[in-house]
Amino acid sequence: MHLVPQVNSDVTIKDIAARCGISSATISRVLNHPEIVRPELRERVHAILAEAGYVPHGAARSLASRRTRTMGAVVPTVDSALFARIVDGLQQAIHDHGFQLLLASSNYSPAREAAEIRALIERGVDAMMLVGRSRSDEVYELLRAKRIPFVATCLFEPEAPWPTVGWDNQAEAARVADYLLDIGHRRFGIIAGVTADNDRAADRVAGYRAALARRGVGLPEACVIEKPYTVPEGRAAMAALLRLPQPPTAVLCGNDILAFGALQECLWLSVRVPQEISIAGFDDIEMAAHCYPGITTLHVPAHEIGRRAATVLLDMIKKQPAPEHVRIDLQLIVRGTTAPPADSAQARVSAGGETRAPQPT
Amino acid sequence: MHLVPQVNSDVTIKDIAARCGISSATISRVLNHPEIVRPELRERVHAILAEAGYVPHGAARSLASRRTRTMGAVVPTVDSALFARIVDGLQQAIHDHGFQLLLASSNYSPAREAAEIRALIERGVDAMMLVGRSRSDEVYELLRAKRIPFVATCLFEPEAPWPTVGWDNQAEAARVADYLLDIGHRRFGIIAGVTADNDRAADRVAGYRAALARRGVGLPEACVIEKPYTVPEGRAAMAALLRLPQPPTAVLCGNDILAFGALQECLWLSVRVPQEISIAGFDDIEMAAHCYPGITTLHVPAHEIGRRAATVLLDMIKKQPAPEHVRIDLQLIVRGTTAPPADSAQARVSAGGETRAPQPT
DNA sequence: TTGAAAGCGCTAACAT
DNA sequence: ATGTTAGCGCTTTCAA
Repeated sequence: MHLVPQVNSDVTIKDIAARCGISSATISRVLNHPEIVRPELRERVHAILAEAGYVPHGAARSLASRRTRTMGAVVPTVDSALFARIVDGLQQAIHDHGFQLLLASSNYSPAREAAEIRALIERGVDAMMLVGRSRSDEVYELLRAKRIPFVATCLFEPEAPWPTVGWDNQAEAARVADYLLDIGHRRFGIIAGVTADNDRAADRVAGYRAALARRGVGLPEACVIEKPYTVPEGRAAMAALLRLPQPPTAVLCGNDILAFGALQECLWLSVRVPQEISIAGFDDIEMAAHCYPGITTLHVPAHEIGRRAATVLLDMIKKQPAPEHVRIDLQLIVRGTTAPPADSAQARVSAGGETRAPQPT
Repeated sequence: MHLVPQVNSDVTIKDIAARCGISSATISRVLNHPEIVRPELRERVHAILAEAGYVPHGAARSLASRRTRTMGAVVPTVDSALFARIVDGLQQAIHDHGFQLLLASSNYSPAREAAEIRALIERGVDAMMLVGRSRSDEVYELLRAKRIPFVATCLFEPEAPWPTVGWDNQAEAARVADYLLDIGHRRFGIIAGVTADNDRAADRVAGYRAALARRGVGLPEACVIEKPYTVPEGRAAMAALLRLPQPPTAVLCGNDILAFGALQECLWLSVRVPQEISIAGFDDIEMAAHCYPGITTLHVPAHEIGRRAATVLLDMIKKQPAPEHVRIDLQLIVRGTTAPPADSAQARVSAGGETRAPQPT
């Protein structure tokens, strides 16, 4: 028979104390401040603890100590390579400091985010990581009143009264547009994420639009399509753009998932990328480098963001310094989905009103 | 100035009681058993509660009540379309019953899984969802001793002493292999997930192998490659298979991510899929349907699995019935990455020792 | 229907 | 270095 430590369901610190013939306060010390307990006693206690299969009672612990060594995170969705990696970075970093992570998702709904934040507060998290800036004053007030340190990520807003770790979505998006303008594109399409309640998505479109406007490049409203961040939605949006009488030569996407969907639609329709149409994404998720052709995009160091957020939060838990603002640098990664537009001769042909894009099946 | 409810950081049930001029026990009743409180009093208390911005203290609550209305889940990784969706299904289902979710990930390490399970128990989860069966006796013993209801998912094992919600990975994997055998393939490659500490990955390879063996189809060991579940690893594995003197005509993958990577490598190398090589995956993540060509795979209803797991756990919390076992049916989805192998004439040519696969860049 | 009071298991002063 | 003890904020008998 396999030997397993005897675990009785409800061993408390008191039981252990009794078995050791010492007071429960010392057991608590062994658990929380081992350095102040005489080494040999400490060893003996550890042995009994292990033998008895003692598991601390978290609720009792945090009720008494008023700390939980737990952090919370509320992300729009965990089913996203970007957020999954950010959370992973956060998780690892706080883990090294003895903190646990409580994860919740809002599904891009401010109401649900508020509910989750509230739930995390009830559960007593010592700090929390949020994404973006779109939330009600009530939420900020609650956070302030309960004195919960928090950081907003995927955002860089040095004037904000709370810390931010991220970048300027509008400015960065403009860089991508500028790049495509630089290589000669003049007819653009945008496949944006859903902008309602999503400041990052809204900022990105705003950045794309601003860059085009600065160069005097027009953008018919039919060329701007807003879609949830999924592959099939990206495909559908690209299909719609290709159906236009005068399709764009370059498509700016709200993120890499939409860009990937757009690219796949082109493959399905035998529209050559980048010869006939260029596609750019945002985030540089793993797939962007490995699909064929590779997607031109902005690299967001997701893991680093999680780690930096952790640092900021740990700092805030220790002391209450002025809100830190960490600017994360993004890098433009040019891959196979972008190239200069087809020559002007060809452009003239399609300008004749005839679409050169194959019809969707 | 914007009006926001006054939230004092530490309003307790006692403060509310004082403000209402009643005892704290009644406040507790309003919160937990509203039906036994006189309606008008109840209303008055609710008003004060809201006005004061009261937020219950979770730790105190669960210390006193010995329940947390919280469930835990430990998945290998959250950065996986499959697990993300399973968790989402679980989350939604338990949410409807007033439960919160505590999520942890093990990164496919049994040691880390054990630590996370322990942490969840410390935090007092009322039940938890796990994935697969590979864990030590100690963990099962701990779960038993602490009387934590749990369910193992992505697994169907009717004889197991704890509930399972899933399917037979070995049998299902064999179905895919059988399909490829049926359409004429005889030279196979396998790109498996890492089988150490991963029963699902191991069962899938075992299933592939068994199906081939049953039909007397040989499988050189060089044709079986084990890789972590990432796109670039899938690409690398496919590159290796294509470099073999006699490459397979069909490649069975451990999941869709590996299959996708394998497919992309073929695109990069201009190896035509399915004309020159067939590829099959497992899971049917969203991308499998939308990449080009679509990936032949087994559809795993991830959301349903999460929901069924929730049902089982909620049942177990209420009563302690015999372990339920829920069999989840998978469906074989045939898409563009599979087709009968090239004709025997061509097969003979490549059997001559010359590789027809382009060399990787 | 409501109140009084005894803990839930632990930590952290304060003593010694 | 260790023991004593008073809570932490809440739920839940038990009484009224």
